Amino acid sequence: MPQAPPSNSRIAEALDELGDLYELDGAVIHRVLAYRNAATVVRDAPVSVAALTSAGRVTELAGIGATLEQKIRDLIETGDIPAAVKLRTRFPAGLLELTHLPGLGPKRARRLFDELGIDSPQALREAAQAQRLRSLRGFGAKFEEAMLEALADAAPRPRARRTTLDRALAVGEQLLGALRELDPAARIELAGSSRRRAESVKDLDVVLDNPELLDRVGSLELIESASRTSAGAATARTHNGVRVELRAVAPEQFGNLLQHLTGSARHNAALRERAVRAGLHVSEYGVLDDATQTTRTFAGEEELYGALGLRYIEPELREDRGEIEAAAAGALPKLIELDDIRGDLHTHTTASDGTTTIAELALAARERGHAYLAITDHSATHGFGNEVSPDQLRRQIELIHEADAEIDGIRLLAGSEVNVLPDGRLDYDDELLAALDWVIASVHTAFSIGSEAMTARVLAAASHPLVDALGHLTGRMIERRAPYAIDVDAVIAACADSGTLLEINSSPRRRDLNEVHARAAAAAGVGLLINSDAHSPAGLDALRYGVWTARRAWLGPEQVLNTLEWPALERRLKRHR
DNA sequence: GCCGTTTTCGGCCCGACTGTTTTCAGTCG
Repeated sequence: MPQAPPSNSRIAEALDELGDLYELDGAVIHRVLAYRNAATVVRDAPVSVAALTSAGRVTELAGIGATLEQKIRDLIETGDIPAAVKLRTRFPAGLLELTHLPGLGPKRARRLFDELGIDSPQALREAAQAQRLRSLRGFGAKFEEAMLEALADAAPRPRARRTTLDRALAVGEQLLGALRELDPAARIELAGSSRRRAESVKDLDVVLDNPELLDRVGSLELIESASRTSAGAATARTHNGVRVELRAVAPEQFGNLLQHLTGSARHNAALRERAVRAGLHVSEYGVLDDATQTTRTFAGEEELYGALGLRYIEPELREDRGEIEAAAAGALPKLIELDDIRGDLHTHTTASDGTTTIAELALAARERGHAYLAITDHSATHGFGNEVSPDQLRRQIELIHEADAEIDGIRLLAGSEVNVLPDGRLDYDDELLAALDWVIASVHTAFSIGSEAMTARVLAAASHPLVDALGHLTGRMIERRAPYAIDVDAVIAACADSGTLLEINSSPRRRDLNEVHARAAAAAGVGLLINSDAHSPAGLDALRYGVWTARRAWLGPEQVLNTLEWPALERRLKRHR
């Protein structure tokens, strides 16, 4: 029986596992890294890798050659990779798990397995408690302690939870403001994943050019504790538990350190590999030239990238997804900016679960420069007790039109965020939907119906002539809830076909579509939207998170349709075509 | 295992830290 083709994330998982197995088997590290690299490339691919493989084109992806093509083909056709099946008989799953403990890598895990028979976290705990690890050459009491600590940490929560970007930035922007008050002349920048505007961050990285500030961080109101870790570094913790790493550097070297700490690790590795081919060695301290044996430093990142023969690369693009090649060819995209957005097409009022009235929200949107605003309260079966019945919606449409007539300077659109029922039907009948200016359809209930049913459900909504767009397609909540099972590729294809738009929901908890799906949708020719999903006036400001997701998806303003004025956008809707 | 302004072999980013070591391997970011 033909199986559904494996998703990109499933293929990536299999390649990661095989890399781990080869590593335990003692393969040369570069072979292992090739598998890990391939896993990331597959995970980030903007198209279905299974489909690409079937079409014989998978080796077009950088890092996938003939061998990996065959392994992916095996996975698609048989559901597994023969090499992995074989290695699994030699290395138990518990051993693989051990290599993921902090402080324990494949080399030492393998020795524990070979010499002490340790093949699971439980066996490691018992051996550490019995102080049997120190009998091995190169292992000592400190290592036993470290392992017990790592095991204790790992047990209650499988992995340390990361902080969503909004929570990290709330602290980061406040911290930068406080530091700038201490020294208005200093250069102070965020680096790391928060500067790349990633979905979540582990900690905050701050780069500054005044080392004296490192000693004064502890005196700031939002800091719980701080300590100097070296001449040029300090670490701190905020009262709400965000870790901050601060680094100070001379102004003439600021660009080097900022670039280094902004990352990502993959971007930096790819950048350095490319530089080596030109006889240049890049580190956080400078660029060493083989030919002259001199190290050049740079005050700014622009000059640093320039010295490597590259255009400046925006932080959001620095994920090794082709940006270095594009920068070398002068082919980087012009990315969308917050100011490009002309209107917001997904918001809530007190008619459903919002906290604000139509008029308040309209004025707040006008203040933010929006030319139009769709009020899209939840429909009749939202299921949380704050839904809008058909009669209430008829009244709501009148209220929105009245407010539109009263308030100048912004166009108010009568809309709805219509629930997609488990069988694909919508909450309101077509006559009522046709009375609305704007309809966005979303799934809010029955997440666990399985990929096939969920895909059919959403495809039914996408094909409805009165559904203008689909909201938060995968239902994921960052760091809290995995996306429900759904064939995103199939939905993208259907939207490209029907002219249904796809939303990038800007709520910092959602950012759904994510950047990989958004890039795939744009590549398929689907029109995208960036909406706030605001439930209050302040919620309108969430748009920047959606814009950052769009930038990480390489999108320009022309691919995001709410950069258009409403009349131009309205003409693009499928119901008017 | 991949890849080529080193094209079919011989390389493959850079540095800090840790614990156990007398010079370094392993791990991490």
